Amino acid sequence: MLKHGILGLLNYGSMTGYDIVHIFKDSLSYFWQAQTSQIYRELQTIKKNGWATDETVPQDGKPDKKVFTITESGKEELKRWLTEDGVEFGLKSPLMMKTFFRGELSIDENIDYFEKLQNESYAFAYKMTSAPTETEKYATLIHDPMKALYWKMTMEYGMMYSKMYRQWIENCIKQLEELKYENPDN
Amino acid sequence: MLKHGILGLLNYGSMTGYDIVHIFKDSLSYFWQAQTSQIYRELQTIKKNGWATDETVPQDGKPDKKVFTITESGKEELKRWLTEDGVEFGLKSPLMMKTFFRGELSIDENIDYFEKLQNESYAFAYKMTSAPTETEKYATLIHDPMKALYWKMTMEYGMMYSKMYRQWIENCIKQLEELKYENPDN
DNA sequence: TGGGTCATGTAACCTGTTACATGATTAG
DNA sequence: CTAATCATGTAACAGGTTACATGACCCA
Repeated sequence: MLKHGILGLLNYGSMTGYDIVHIFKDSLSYFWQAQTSQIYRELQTIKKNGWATDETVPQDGKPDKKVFTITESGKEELKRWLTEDGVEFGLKSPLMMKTFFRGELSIDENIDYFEKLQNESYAFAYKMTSAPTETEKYATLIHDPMKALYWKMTMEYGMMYSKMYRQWIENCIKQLEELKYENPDN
Repeated sequence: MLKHGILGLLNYGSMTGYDIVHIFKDSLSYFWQAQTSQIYRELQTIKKNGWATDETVPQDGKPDKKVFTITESGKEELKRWLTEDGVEFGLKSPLMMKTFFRGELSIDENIDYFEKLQNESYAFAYKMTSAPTETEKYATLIHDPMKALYWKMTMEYGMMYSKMYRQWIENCIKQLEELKYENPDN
């Protein structure tokens, strides 16, 4: 999956691992986190698969850089991935995993927990509001307005998600507070 | 994470790997998929860490079974995990990854894609509606109403999520259809 | 002189996926 | 007779995380 995300970025234009790390952080990281080391490793695999070539470019005052360029076979692979079926609805939510077993703890501990989540979600929502600026930042990279539309869609998803998430938390806190009122000795 | 999910189930009562596989499918699988082979492997690790002990119980007419029982140290580990901080808001959505790069394909191909997602989401929503029955099925296991509350919360999350998801898809289709109307030659 | 940016990774480990393997009993 | 249920896994591989490593230049 990450391999294909990187391939998709390379398809916008040739770039270095370092560039990818940064663009990733400004765009894909809203729904996919990847470590720098992993990106560099995947680039090796992409090269090995013949999906991109690399060229070392010397610079002055800065370290050499390795510019990756997508190949025809890489473009085909990108298209294959986009059109393959078996759409993945499956998710892994560490958050729900923890919530599921929270009955082991007291009501008060859980109210605290949900309030902490709430604060985190505000931080995320704030980060999200700055995201449209990012699209402008990469306007030279993504000149095609059609491509920017899908970027926008993923951002809309992020915003809808964070709104729903905050509603869910509020609802959980409400339920816990009612329970506490009915049953103050817990 | 999976290790702790299994540990949480063992905390409800002693059970076999086979039992865990089934309970998992009826509950945690809504937000965490795990392979049978992985569950058996994690059980070995749990045992190695001293979080559970196992006992082989012969049966007649059926193969022997290996019953796992959580230890004190396992209970402590469960609590440690529940109370550790660094709440994980981070997600990995293969779906968004693909959506992000969909600009490579035509509008019609993308409308088809979103319609396919819509159908899948109906299937998920339907599966969700049958979930409350599952809670009753495991009523003997989770006798504490407080524990059932958190199960319910994760299900509410699932339902809220699937609703939000369908709204997002509808919105995407709407945008694509408008674009198609304005620009019929694409 | 200390921190940030530029630029590259390696090594070890942990987690998740896919494919395969076995074999008895029971219900239709 | 055939498929499902009960019950256990192993082996190989793919993907993700954590910790560590290097080094020059620039700005305050």
